[in-house]
Amino acid sequence: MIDLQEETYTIQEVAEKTDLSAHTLRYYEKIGLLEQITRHENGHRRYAEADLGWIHFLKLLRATGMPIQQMQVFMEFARQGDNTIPDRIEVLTEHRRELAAHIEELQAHMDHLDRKIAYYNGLLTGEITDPCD
Amino acid sequence: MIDLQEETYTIQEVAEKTDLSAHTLRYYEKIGLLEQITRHENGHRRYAEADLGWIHFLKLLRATGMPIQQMQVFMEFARQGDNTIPDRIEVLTEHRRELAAHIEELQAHMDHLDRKIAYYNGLLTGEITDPCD
DNA sequence: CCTTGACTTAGAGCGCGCTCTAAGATGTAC
DNA sequence: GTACATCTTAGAGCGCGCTCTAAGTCAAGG
Repeated sequence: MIDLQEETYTIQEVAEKTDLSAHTLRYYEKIGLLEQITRHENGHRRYAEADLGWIHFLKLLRATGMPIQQMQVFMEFARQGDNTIPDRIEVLTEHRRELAAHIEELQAHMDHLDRKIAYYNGLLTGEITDPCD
Repeated sequence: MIDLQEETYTIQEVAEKTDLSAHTLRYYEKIGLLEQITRHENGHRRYAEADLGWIHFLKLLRATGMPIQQMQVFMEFARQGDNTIPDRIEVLTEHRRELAAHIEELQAHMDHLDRKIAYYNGLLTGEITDPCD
């Protein structure tokens, strides 16, 4: 006989594990980023390991700047089953493209910022530096 | 006799040149990101080249994710004159540090995202791939 | 004159992503 | 049995960075 009873977690435990607030976890569920979390007899949420996996994935998407609307699209695909895998790849790939572009933009801006800092340092040391505007 | 009358621009011209809305230009002035722009006799703003320079600088700071509060601190230093240059360098240098950290974070997240995409592609082709959670 | 249009102001409103409140149910400890 | 903690819900509120509205001034053109 195997133990079919997988370990589950309360909302507070998940909050601590994921660094999201319990508020945010309920919010994500309400707006459809997580499907209905199974409930204990008393009505309290009991998160399974698989739920934690999805939550970490959602955190990744957020951390890379994906808007919640787009995440909702993705998770709707996920709920529709395996034949939406190409659609999901499409969403992620497009997002990856935008992320790469964003990073490049930031790097260019950082170069610009560096030139600004060099200019200000030049003012201090009396060197003649390009104001680079 | 030299022409002391530098060219100036209306708010709409500046909006077009900078890709900020006229609304935003007034807003930036109101919250102290731009000091009082000189006015034409009729009360209309007339932006000078120097103002454009500051606006481009503000755009750089925003584009690198500096919060407006911090920009206000910087511009307050700028108004106080040349002996605040070390303070300004400090603000910019700290911001640069955070920006560099942010870019590194994004890159790490992008690697993670790439592994996720590879995993989904593996599901399609039937290869066994690490779900990487 | 009167309309049109570009500007002015103070202040309200908005979209995003949470974040918090209020009121109530349940479970455990004393 | 009652205090306390932990959860539940629906829905209000918030901080950020704009964005827009309303009411008014002014100048040029027909």
